[in-house]
Amino acid sequence: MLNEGVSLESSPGTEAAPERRVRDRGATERAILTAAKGLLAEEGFQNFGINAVARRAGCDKQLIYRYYGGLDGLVEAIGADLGTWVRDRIPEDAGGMFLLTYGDLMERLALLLLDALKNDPLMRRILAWEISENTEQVRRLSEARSKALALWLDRMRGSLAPPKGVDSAAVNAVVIAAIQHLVLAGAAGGQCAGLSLKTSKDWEKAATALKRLVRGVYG
Amino acid sequence: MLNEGVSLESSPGTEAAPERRVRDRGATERAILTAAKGLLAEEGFQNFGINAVARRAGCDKQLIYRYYGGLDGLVEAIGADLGTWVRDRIPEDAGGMFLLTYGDLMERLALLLLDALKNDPLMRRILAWEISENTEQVRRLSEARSKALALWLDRMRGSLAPPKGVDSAAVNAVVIAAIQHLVLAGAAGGQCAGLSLKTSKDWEKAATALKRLVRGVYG
DNA sequence: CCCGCTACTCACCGATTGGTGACAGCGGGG
DNA sequence: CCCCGCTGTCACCAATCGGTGAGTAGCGGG
Repeated sequence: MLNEGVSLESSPGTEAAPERRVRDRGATERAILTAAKGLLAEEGFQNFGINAVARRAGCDKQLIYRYYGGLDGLVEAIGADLGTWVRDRIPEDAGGMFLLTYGDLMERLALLLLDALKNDPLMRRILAWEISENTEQVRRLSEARSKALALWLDRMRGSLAPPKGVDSAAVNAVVIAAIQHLVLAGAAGGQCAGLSLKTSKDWEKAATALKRLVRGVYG
Repeated sequence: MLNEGVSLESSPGTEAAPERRVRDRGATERAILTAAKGLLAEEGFQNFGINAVARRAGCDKQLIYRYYGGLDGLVEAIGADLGTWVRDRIPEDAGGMFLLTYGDLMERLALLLLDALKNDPLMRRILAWEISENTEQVRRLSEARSKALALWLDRMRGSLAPPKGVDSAAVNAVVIAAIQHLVLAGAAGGQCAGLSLKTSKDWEKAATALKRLVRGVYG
């Protein structure tokens, strides 16, 4: 069924040349990494394997072994690539933050994180992967992800100190847990605990509830 | 390597008889269902398949097709079996609830749910499955699970009305999302958003934060 | 006692998986 | 010039997957 990609064009010079692969290792490596990220983002970790990545990248799986040392190395490369996540999502309006209270800040961060995750299928898949498996593979990826998240939160927070008397680390973790689960459940099944998560109106309700919870603690 | 289970004991009467299978359809069906639940709870949905279940149940996979109509039917049977979840976890001390405020109640429910999920690997795996896949299979299972959860919450709530002015459905969904994600992340990686979730002390911190959030909204 | 129904097992199928060794083709340095 | 190394392709491996058809073994009713 897919023999057209292997034919050695017996009638050369025509317009529909089979796109002879140029010998460019860098480009191939990039193609593999892009294919891997796209595959993971679109299909999830379930069918994420050497064969599938090679098929999507349009090259032989042998090259994945050669260039990345197998799936593990490729996953690690994805993790390393996650470092750009922080850079890409800093709104740069940190100047308007200096008069916020900690409650204002956390509310803002919660909503920003909610939106960021809603629009980032790759991050969602990695998040789901973390929760479903505990192999060395996913553990390293998870570390890269959480490091990126922590860095992002840190950059966004600036120098604002949390209020005393509350375990803000724990509270924030719980809030982040809620956000992550809402996004995952919404993307997967369109609802969570009876709350529909499909339309933007649904998400507004969830966001409002989230704000209420944050405000209830931080004022 | 596992030929000892098929040998037709040439020296009968000895104590180590190879456990000749009795012809009992009901018992076999039960064995299959138990094997399926145990396998899902212990190994997760990743390696959950016909062959694995049959291997664990100690019977031929053909019987799974015959008795349950394949994996789908078996999964559905697991879902049906989830109805007992509610019955098994109602503490029956509902009598002491009549003087609680809605905030007291939700705090209590949150902590109970947290504990219940922490000690129920099967429910956790199903939860993770829901989030990672969206096939018909998992959708039905998910429905059974959420129905059981909703019923449980309903039974526990009793006739206490939520306060006006807040979208309690949305708030509760967010709280439940947080609980579920905390438990999943804790079971999988031992932490969530930088908060360690290993020792009981860790979990106390998370529970306290959870209480704070609920109290902040419901007073 | 035997026969038939039913519970059960085995052998096989094609497809796909992760993984490896051998080979082809181009290009640059001796 | 030729040869070596690098890039890319192909063929093959054992293992496992879900799925099916045919056959065996035991129990109960005639």
